[in-house]
Amino acid sequence: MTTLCATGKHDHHDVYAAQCPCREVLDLLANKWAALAIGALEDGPLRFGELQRRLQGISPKVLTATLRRLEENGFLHREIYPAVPLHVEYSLTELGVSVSVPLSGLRTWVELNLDKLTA
Amino acid sequence: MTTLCATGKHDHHDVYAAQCPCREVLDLLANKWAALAIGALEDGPLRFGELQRRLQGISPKVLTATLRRLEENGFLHREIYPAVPLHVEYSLTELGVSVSVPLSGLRTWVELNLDKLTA
DNA sequence: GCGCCTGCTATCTTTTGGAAAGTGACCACT
DNA sequence: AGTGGTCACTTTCCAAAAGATAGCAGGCGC
Repeated sequence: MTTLCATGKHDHHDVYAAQCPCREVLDLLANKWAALAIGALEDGPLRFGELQRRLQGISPKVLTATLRRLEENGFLHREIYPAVPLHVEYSLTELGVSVSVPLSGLRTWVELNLDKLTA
Repeated sequence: MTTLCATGKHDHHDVYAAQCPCREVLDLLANKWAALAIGALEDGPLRFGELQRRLQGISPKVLTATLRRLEENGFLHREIYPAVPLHVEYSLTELGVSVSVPLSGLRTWVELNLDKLTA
């Protein structure tokens, strides 16, 4: 038998196991908008509106949901500045910076290899 | 103005541009099942049933759809062996092998860093 | 014939994605 | 005082996708 990825114990985990919690994490990260949002925040914190402008075509609802999920899982931080024109800043946590490496690998692969796609 | 990723011309592409065809490709690849399927085929061709067993929890309908989309976009090859017990083999194309590098980066990141997630 | 294998397809239900409009606080213009 | 703009969303609605379950057609062993 291969790894069953016992929940709770720090076994070595397996994304191929249905019960493994890392399946949920893969589902969260292996997503168009999550990959783009994390990439956009690589160069520093951004506000909601600026993120929406960079992730061309995202609706505010989907952006909110994406950011909330990433925040809940510890990939990014949401800071509210209650100063006169109130604004909210999103920034990568240490974990977010860490995961941005493989994600930017995927993004740049797509940009560099698009021409090789016939369909 | 930044890159508009003109369709047809071989500009440098931009995943952040809504109109860029690479957005569709990112959407295809930044997906739980696609990432797992490509990873499963890294070590050689597999048949439908074996893929279904490895991608624990996938339904045949979703597996078929995933494989079809990946085939249409040139990431994998579907070979039918009409020999007596007929079977179908799925294997990575050159492009599939190429994209499996960043995808395995993402998968292994998840497996290695799961313990750091509090939620 | 029965039950297993193969590789799917069909149906149904639930979940998600995406478009559009609204909210409410603030500011600036006229 | 009214119009319009920015900010950060929420709400509503609908269509598309995901997921669970069942079925099907052919071949094989017993």
